[in-house]
Amino acid sequence: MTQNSPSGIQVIDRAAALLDAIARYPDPVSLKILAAETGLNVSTAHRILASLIHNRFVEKDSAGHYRLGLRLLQLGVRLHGNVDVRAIARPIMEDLRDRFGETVNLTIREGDAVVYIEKATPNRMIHVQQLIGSRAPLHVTAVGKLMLGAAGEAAIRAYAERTNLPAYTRNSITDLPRLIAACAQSLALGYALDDEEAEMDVGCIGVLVYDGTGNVSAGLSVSAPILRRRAEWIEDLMEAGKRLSLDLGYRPHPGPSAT
Amino acid sequence: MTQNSPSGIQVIDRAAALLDAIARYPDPVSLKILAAETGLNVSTAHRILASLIHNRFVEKDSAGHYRLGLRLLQLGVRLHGNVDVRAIARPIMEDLRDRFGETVNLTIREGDAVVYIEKATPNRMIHVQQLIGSRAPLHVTAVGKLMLGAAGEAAIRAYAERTNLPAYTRNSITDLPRLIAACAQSLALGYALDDEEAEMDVGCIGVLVYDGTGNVSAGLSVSAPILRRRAEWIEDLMEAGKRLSLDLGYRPHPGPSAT
DNA sequence: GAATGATTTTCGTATTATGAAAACATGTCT
DNA sequence: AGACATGTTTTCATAATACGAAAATCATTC
Repeated sequence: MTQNSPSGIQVIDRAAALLDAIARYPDPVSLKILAAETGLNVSTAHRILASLIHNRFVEKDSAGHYRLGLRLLQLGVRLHGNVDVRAIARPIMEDLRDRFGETVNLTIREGDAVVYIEKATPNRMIHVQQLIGSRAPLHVTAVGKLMLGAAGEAAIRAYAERTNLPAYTRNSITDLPRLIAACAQSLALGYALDDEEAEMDVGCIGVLVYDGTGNVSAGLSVSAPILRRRAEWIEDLMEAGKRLSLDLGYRPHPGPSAT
Repeated sequence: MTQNSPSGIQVIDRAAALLDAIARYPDPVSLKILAAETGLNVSTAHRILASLIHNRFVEKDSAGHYRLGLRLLQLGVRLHGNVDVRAIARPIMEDLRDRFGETVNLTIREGDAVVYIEKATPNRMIHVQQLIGSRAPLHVTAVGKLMLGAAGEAAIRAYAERTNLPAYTRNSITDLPRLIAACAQSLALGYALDDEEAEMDVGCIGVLVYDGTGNVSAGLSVSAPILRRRAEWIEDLMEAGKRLSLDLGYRPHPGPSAT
């Protein structure tokens, strides 16, 4: 069913579909299944997979089943721009995680969603798990609302238009005026809450991270079971956000030049 | 000059070459450069890049320059098999890092090299940096020598045949009998040293990690400036290696069945 | 040991990617 | 400003390329 719109080059679309299909399974997958899953002819799938193997995007185990290859890891960790943020954020995130004993996430905006690009999880039995690379709509996350707020009212309207503000829980904001107000208020306060808006039982606190050019470059957030979340964290989190922004070259006041 | 041998599908080879080219640059790159770098016609490069963008393997920034896309991260972190090891190893590695105050690496074997798949770096100004996804030949690394030892003498001979045991520093072992002896001894001791064999000034201690089926699944190592390396770490490291193996389902004695 | 089911290879064909060149941006210099 | 230079994007006729049906090979089951 993964019928993506064509992009100009058939093989690349097909190769991408195959990679996705492989990624969907927790264990190595057979050619048969992959061909069925992607709707490709087996011989075509086989040929493309052979090429992907040659390029180390895919590996074949001893049983002849396919799994993702190390090249993806190699390339994945080199994401430009983000690689810096991730590396710099890591220690700060670990510090927060130890302080709160909860999951700390780093996210960036991509289109109408936030994408999780790094996380620090505590050593507790129960904690919020966010898969790196997974996505969530802007209007149901703390960081997302801040990003919307920073983008301005017109952008929020456009976003609402495009997405129709679907509800994820009964707490999700699905009403444009309320969303605009919430985003503006969050931005003004410097932090945002997510009160079980994306998932029941989970609450977040988020802040924005700015880069050297003064643009929003990422979001930093804590996710915890709602009953364990503490308002005291807000201060620490805002502090960490500022710290991280400074580390990325952000200058608080648009200082009057000098080289 | 990155002239890879053809794999059966031209476009995929070319797309891979483009991704590599992008990854080589720390900042977003222009089409011109990418075309030159890969030897592709600009219009071809442009078309392939457009397709890669459509599939989110590549992004274009506001200046029209290309950088790697988030899909790579998404897929990269889902590497099957390794994902478990990485996740389980993370806390153990962080513990070791805090204990030693040095970089701790997790590696797996791929062909004739070890690949770094996870690391924990200390908060010190000077520490050993290993890029995730980067590679090093087996015979100049601690973990690599253990893996060779575990593979047996015949495999070491074959490895030597294939690679010719190139020297990386004046301490590298480039002589087959010595390598065989070193590997066997390391395996017997349960740990291996790398005394500035891969890079001057850097010393490592490595141990192996076994999975549930009793196979070598990864290697765990500390890398430090040679002057700071301590023999006392060996014990802790071996301990951690055993712990991690157990966590992965390894059973010390090949217990006599029972389901 | 035949039969079933999956993987791999082959090969003629038409679809698909190709790249030269032309249009379009963008920035630079006088 | 205007015109040049440089880089990007689109077009389009062409042939090289990827395609997939079917045959051959391999593995597994009954």
